[in-house]
Amino acid sequence: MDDEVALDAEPDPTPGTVDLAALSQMTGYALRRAQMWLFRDLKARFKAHDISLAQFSVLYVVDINPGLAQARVAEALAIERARLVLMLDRLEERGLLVRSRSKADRRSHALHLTPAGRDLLSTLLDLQAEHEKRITTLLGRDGRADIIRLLAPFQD
Amino acid sequence: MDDEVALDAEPDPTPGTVDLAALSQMTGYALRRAQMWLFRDLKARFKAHDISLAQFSVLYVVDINPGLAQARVAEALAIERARLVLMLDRLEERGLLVRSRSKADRRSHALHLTPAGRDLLSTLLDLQAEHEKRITTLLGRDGRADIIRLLAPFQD
DNA sequence: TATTGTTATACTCTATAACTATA
DNA sequence: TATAGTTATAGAGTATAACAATA
Repeated sequence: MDDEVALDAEPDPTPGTVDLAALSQMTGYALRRAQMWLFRDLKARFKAHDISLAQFSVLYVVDINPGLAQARVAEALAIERARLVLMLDRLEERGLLVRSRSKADRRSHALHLTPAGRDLLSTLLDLQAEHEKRITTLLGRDGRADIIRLLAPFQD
Repeated sequence: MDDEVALDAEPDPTPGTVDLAALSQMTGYALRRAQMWLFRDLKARFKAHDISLAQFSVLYVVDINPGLAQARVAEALAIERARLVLMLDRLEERGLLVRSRSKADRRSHALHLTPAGRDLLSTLLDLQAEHEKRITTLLGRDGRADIIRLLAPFQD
């Protein structure tokens, strides 16, 4: 629009590198960047199986807690239960998981993995182990354990 | 793994608590939950000012690097440049930031905070400091420093 | 009345692709 | 040709609200 340079003079239009200054020292920002790194790595490993990290966590928790109701999965993983409905539709369409009416409480659906779901989960857990190994290589065994321990107060 | 396919028979419909087992020991999951905790805390502090964490990081980086081009901001903060356009529209509408044509390269826009933008950023930085203090209270000064140090290899 | 699963809406964010104006 | 800003679209994800069936 207007070519006029507002405010004050332009001392340094575009430096070679961007100064992030204190931003890198803010815990939340460091956490976000680290999470982006880890998620990118693990997502790439899961890509051939067309499984998101959220889907992986659902398959895992249902496998460990067979017969679990949707609302329990949602609250355990901090996924909105309305969102979970769509996720389960997808997993059920793919034949990885089944919903069945609970006899104890006819409002709720009991969730179970199918044999195909268990097979896929087993593969995903192998890929997750390789991913974790890469993290351990970068941090050392103690460093990785330290992170888990330090983040414990924030696990809700 | 032995599994009598328990699709019809219901061995344990809904236990009292959901077992997350190894999920809590996966680095990425621990990171995600911790980030949710921190973001929830900081977002609540920013809520009265109607500023998202992404907007905060843009205001901060432009303040430190006046005259920065959009593409530089986008790559420094790992925000898609298409997404940044909408974010800057919003910040400009609110009078917190201005785009002006760069004379060096007429394709790019030089970004500057307005006085109102600098005022707001100053307030946000105070809130961020209180947030960081809460983290330090929970982790100890060393614990907080340890996290930043341990996550350094993943800051891209 | 409260909860479970569901549908719906709005907004944010990620990931692309394509277009324009400059370089 | 390549880059900067922009527009557009599709798909996740977040945040709510409301509704029917059931408790």
